[in-house]
Amino acid sequence: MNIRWSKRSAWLLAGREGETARKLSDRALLQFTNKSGVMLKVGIKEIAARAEVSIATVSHAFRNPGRVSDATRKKVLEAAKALGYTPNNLAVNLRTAKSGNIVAIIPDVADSHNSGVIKGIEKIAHSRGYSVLLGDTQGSEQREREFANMVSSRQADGIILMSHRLPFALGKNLLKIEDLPPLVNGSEFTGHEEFPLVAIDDVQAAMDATSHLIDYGHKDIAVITGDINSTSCRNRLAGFKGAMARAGLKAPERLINYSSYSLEGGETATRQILLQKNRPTAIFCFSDEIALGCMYTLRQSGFSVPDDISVIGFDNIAFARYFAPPLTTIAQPTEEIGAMCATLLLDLIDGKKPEKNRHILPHKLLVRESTRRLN
Amino acid sequence: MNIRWSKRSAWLLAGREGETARKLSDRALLQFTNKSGVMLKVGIKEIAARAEVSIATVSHAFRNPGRVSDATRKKVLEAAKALGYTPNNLAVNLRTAKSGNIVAIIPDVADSHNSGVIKGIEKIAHSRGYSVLLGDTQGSEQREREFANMVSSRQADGIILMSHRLPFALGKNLLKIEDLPPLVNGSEFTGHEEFPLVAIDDVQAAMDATSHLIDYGHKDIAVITGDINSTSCRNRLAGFKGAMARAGLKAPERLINYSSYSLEGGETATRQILLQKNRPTAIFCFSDEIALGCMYTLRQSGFSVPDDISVIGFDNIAFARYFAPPLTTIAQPTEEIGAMCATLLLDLIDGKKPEKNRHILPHKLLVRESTRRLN
DNA sequence: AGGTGTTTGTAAAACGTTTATATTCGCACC
DNA sequence: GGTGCGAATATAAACGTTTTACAAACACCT
Repeated sequence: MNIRWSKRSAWLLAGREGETARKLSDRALLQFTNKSGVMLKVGIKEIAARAEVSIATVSHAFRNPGRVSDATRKKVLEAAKALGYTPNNLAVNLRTAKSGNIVAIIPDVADSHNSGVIKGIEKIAHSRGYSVLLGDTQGSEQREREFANMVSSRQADGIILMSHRLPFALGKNLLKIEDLPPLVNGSEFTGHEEFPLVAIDDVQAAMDATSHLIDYGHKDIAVITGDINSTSCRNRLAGFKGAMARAGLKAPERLINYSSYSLEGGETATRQILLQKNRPTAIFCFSDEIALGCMYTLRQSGFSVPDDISVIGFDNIAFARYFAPPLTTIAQPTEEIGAMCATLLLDLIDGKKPEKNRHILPHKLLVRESTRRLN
Repeated sequence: MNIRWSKRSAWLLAGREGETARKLSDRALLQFTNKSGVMLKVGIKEIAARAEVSIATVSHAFRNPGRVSDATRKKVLEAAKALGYTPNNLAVNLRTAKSGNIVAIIPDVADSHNSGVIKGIEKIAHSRGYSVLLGDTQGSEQREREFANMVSSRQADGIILMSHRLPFALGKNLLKIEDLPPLVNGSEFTGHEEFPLVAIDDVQAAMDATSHLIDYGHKDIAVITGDINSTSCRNRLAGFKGAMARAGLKAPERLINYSSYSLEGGETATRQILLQKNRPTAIFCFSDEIALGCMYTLRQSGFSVPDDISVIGFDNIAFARYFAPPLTTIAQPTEEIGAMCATLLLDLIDGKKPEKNRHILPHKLLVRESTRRLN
């Protein structure tokens, strides 16, 4: 212990000794400098001074107990508490080259399904000490890129990508996973097998939905898709066509309505459908939001669901069972998808590579009252 | 220019000269070290070497053009591009003591109204170069605290708080705004006037909703509240009572059902209402989700909306107009609330104090088909 | 006493920037 | 041919931590 330390510590104590315990603890809660001249900023250095140890010891006491005797550890902890220390994570992050953030790149937070996924992501991330940066892209590729850049610029340690395209260019000679940022693909698939993927089996799910309608005696089945560029949508379409073919039914192009995963999408697509002369007896909507827009339009046009036309949705958003009629739909394990994405990503960041990359979670057909058996 | 620089630069170039332009630009897109022995990490230092200037000059070239001649600036930029430089924001953040993040503390991302607000926040934040950290609290006060701590630990520069309680203790002697973290209150009000507040006039809005029902001839009006601890809810309740009183109507406690802003809340509360012998002719739901749960239960129990019972909601979530029947509700400028919160917060962070703290945004009664005139 | 570990602690060098201050340079001015 | 000045650039000190390498202290054997 050299004189410098002692002096400092004395000065520091002197600056505070007049204060009551209450005041100190108030300060402890708020780490914002005030202009009163009393230096509020407390870092590892100030603690070291007060505890009369070196800053290395202070750091160890926090990060590496066991490297330090119980006695000094206690001293340090007390000093820290008295001074109301909060570590400066900016510094920690720089030093350890970890931001403690992951970025979730999604097309739209306000979408019911997406926000459920996000919720799952956030839960796991938080439980493992990470924070979630919101990357709402509104479908813009440029924004996807911008958010992905956060890992280049070290603001995030990894990416959960709910999009069908990679947010960075990939050179042919750079396909080794070590060269790539930690990324996991949620619900959508970029086509790059080297990244873990969490999704449901959209093809099978769409087949299940379609088969349900077929079982119910429907032959003329229309479809309202989401964004046709997305893999989820393409897969669902493939599943639909597959199921129709297997049943020996036609799935003519005129019954396939290309739309978007939204209420408005469902609304306008349904209008199109009703304009045609041969009306389908059932409509398979690729999302519950579409289904709601669809049922609304049907109702507006004087059709009853399911008496005149059956409607089946996809996702099982929280609202689905409250609709009038309650919506038959394919349930996705929404929150679990998010949770699993986060788990895989954080493992990846920790250097743990999953033994398999393709994680297909179970879906489930929920038959409610928007579909009816034809007689 | 001393020898050290020249040497370094020579070495660096030597290490790269064999590569094609294509390879280099691939690298430029991905900043992740590979193990091949070639040093990929490129910082300000490497640029300085290649451009044969000092690191200070490089920094100025980016951050402070004008401090540097056009010629050298160009040199630096070229070197940066060739090397595929991305600034390490961890370092920038530490040095400048800014994280570039704001944290949005909200009870639940998956709630339709909240996710709309978030979307507004994100838009503004992004346009001003900030990122949004998601603070989903599930209503837990501890989590509110944890997220608020992100500004103490410098991971966030400010807080948007959608809660009625402050996430930190406030000493009596610390009420000066300079000592407090930048925070703006959205939709809810902590009672601390020193923080900007963005909300609608919940009292007036609830009065408008109630008056609408009264205009339609309803006298027995039940209410399903949200979380009664929240200020939005208390204000709406006050507005309801006020409107009833003004009309000379009774608002007995038995008609006030304390619930939560959720589908399930609406469902169970409505069940309670139907149990009573004197049924109300109208139900004022404090959120659209409640209203949907409510209408669902009414339908289940054989009541027709609005023929038997009128229902009015609150929020005007995207779904509201698609419900069956389309929901009469109070529209909130959801996204604008978020946008204004973000604007105020970022201004605050920039040291610009708003001239007024209380920002009341306009609401609007939207009469659709879930309410009916009594004859 | 001397040797050999094992704890416990410290000094100092990072991490990659920004920025205050210093230096250099060219040029105009008397 | 100084002198002074502005512009352009460089040096070096931060920012607040973690971590490596080393030293001191102590304990435990011979």
